[in-house]
This record gives sequence, structure tokens and C-alpha cells, in this order.
Amino acid sequence: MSVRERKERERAHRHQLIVTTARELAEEQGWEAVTTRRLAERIEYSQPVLYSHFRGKREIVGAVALEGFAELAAAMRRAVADSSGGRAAVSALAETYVGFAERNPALYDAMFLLDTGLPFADAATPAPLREGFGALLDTLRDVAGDADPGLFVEVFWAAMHGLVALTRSGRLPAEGSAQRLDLLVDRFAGRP
Amino acid sequence: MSVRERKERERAHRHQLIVTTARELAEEQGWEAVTTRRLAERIEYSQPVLYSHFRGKREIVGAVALEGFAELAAAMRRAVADSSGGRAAVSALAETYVGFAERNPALYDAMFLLDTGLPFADAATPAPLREGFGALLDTLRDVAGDADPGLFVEVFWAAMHGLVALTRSGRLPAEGSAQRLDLLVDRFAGRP
DNA sequence: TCGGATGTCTAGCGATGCTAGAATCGGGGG
DNA sequence: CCCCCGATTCTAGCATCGCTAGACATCCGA
Repeated sequence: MSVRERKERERAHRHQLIVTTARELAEEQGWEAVTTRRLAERIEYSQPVLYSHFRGKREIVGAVALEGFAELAAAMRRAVADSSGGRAAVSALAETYVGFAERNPALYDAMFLLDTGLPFADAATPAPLREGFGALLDTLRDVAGDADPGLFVEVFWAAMHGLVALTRSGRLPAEGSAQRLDLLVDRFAGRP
Repeated sequence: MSVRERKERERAHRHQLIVTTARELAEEQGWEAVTTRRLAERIEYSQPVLYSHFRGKREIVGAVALEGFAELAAAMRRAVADSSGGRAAVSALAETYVGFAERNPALYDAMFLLDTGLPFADAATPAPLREGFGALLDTLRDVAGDADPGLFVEVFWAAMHGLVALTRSGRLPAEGSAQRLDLLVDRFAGRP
């Protein structure tokens, strides 16, 4: 039954190829350029093949987003570990988050802007998502004071997301981005 | 030359009809349901008429957004005036902002999510937009401490937007929304 | 070697935003 | 008063979108 195994391996490989190609294409030309036709052409298969791997375009975006959550969580863990704790850890966290969004704009959109159908804060929430929230939680717990840590994380995360989203859509000017982030960290982790 | 005046009046009326209809349709069924065909049918004209008033769909969304900015600014001014100042004013501001987003989800999307081409923080920024920022500025200046008031407003606004955006897209649970907003106000205007 | 299942592709459906060119309407000059 | 001409509006269509039914090919196991 080695034939079946080989086929499954090839299928998994093609599955990953679709996700990777979608991500590349999105990062190159934005998600609006990621059409099923273009995607099919790039992977050198016809469109229906996409639908044998994913329920639809939305699920492909979701798969890309999932990669992003794993990478962001890892990056945040690393940044915190390399910092000296306390306010510095929060600052490192925030800069990593915003830096990640700047370096991977399309990936960030898939994670936090587009409709992916991924369940957040739910029994079925995928592991990489929980990991990301956990990374935030472990760092921010120390500075949350008497506030509920979970709530504290949610608000801090939302604030960072707001800054990223408004800046990326041109509703906040690009200049002053660093100062805004500093001010935010001040408010949540105290002055240096 | 009264004929010309009448025609201009009718044209302006139809212009507003398009904006109002787009807004209604968006609030009823979401922006993805606002297609040029449906919009044309509702105003009882053919599609090309839309393009004699607006450069494209994006500009229609922008016109709707502009209405929203004027309404939001007015609502915030009112809420602040009715409050007792200090932290209460900030709290009233925040609740008005979030309440506005909840009551007018499609309008909020047009203002802060969708691509409208409206220039923010720019020489050409339309008056209603400046007014909204001004309403925030006048209230938050008192609690900004030694931080730059403009920067302070931007960060507070971004935080509120983050909460709204993540909640509306299902990335934050609806329950706990009030507590999160309270926590945010605590961080920017101090504990009560 | 051949039958059948598995996999893939061609072709097409109903939408979308937008536009060129035909048709119609109405105001102003003879 | 009538009729012409310019402005206005509509019909019809283009390219593209996500998605799918059914024809076709390919390859494994007997």
C-alpha cells in the first residue's frame, strides 16, 4: 500500500503549495489579486483542483492566516525572552507585533482583517491562535495590576491592532508611528 | 435661466438619493450586497447614471462615510456636553463612539474599514473628518497629561477602533465588551 | 492487458464593476 | 408653433470574479 502513501504525500505537498503560493501572491500584489484563476495558473493546475483541497477561497485565506499566527506567536515569544522583563518586555512585544504587521501586510490582513471563518475565543479555536494569545498573556500578566489579565490582554491587543489597521489604511499618518506605540506602552506598562 | 437651476436642483436631489439608498442598502444587507445593479434598480435609474454622479463605487462609499463622520462628531460633542467633565467625559466619549459603531455597523465600515479614497490627516481632509478629530481632541486634552494631545487622541481613537473592529469581525467575543471599554478608559483617564 | 476507480480538465453559470454607442427627451431659435 | 440639436439616459456588452457539472484521461490492481 505504498502507492496510497505516495499519493497522500503528493497531495499534502500540493496542499502546502497552494497555501504558500497564495501567500506569495498576496504579499506581492495584495489579496484582491489572489483570484482562483491566477492561483491555479501559478501552481500549474486548473481551478477545480483548488476546490478539492479547500472549500473555497475563504478557506485558503484561513490557511494562510494560520501560518501567520504560528509565526507571530513564535516571534513574540522570542522577543520577550530576549528582553529584560517588565516594561521592556511589553515594549518588545508591541514592537514585534507592529513590526510583524509591517513586514507581512498581506499576512496580517488574512489574520485580522479578512473573513476567514476561523473561530476565535471558542472551543474550536486552533492551537496557533491560542499560542498567540498565550504569548501576550504570559508577558502582560506582570503589568496588569489588579485588572483581569485576559481582559487586559484583549484591550492591549485591540489597541495595537487599531494602530496597525488605521495606519495601514492611511487613516493615520505613517510618521509618528513609533511615538504612538510608545505612548500606548506607557499607558499599559507605566513610564520607563 | 431657471431651467438650468431646476435641473441642477434635481441633479443634487438624485445625488443625495444615491447616497441615502446606498447607505440604507448597506445597513440592511451589508456592503457586499451594495452592487451597482441593485443600487440602480432601487433609485429607479440605470447603472450609468451612477457614474455620472460618482467616479465609481468607491466614491459612493466615500460619500456615505462623510455623512457618518458628521453624525459621529455631533454625537460625541453632545455626549461630552451632557457629561460632568474629566473622566466622565472620556467615558461618555468612548461609549458614544462604540455605541455609534454598534448601531450603524455598515456606516462604521465605510468610515474606518473600506477603501474610500478619503484623505485623512492631510491638507485636503474634509471638514466633517476634522470635526470628528476635533471633538476627540477637545475632550482628551484635559487628561493627556504631559503627552502630546494629538498623539494621545490618535492612540485612544485607535484603541477604540481596535475594540470595535475585532469585536465586529468575531475576533473578540461580544460579551465583556463593556468591561474592555472601561479598562481602556481607566488606562487613559485614570481610575474613577 | 484490460476494467474501473480516481483524479483532472474543459467549459460554462450567474454574478461583479464599468463603459461605448444607440436612442430618447426636451429647451430654444426660427 | 414646430422642429432641430444638444444633453441625458438606456441598452447591451466586456472582462473578470467564485464556483461547479460533466467529459476526459490516467493509473492501479487483478
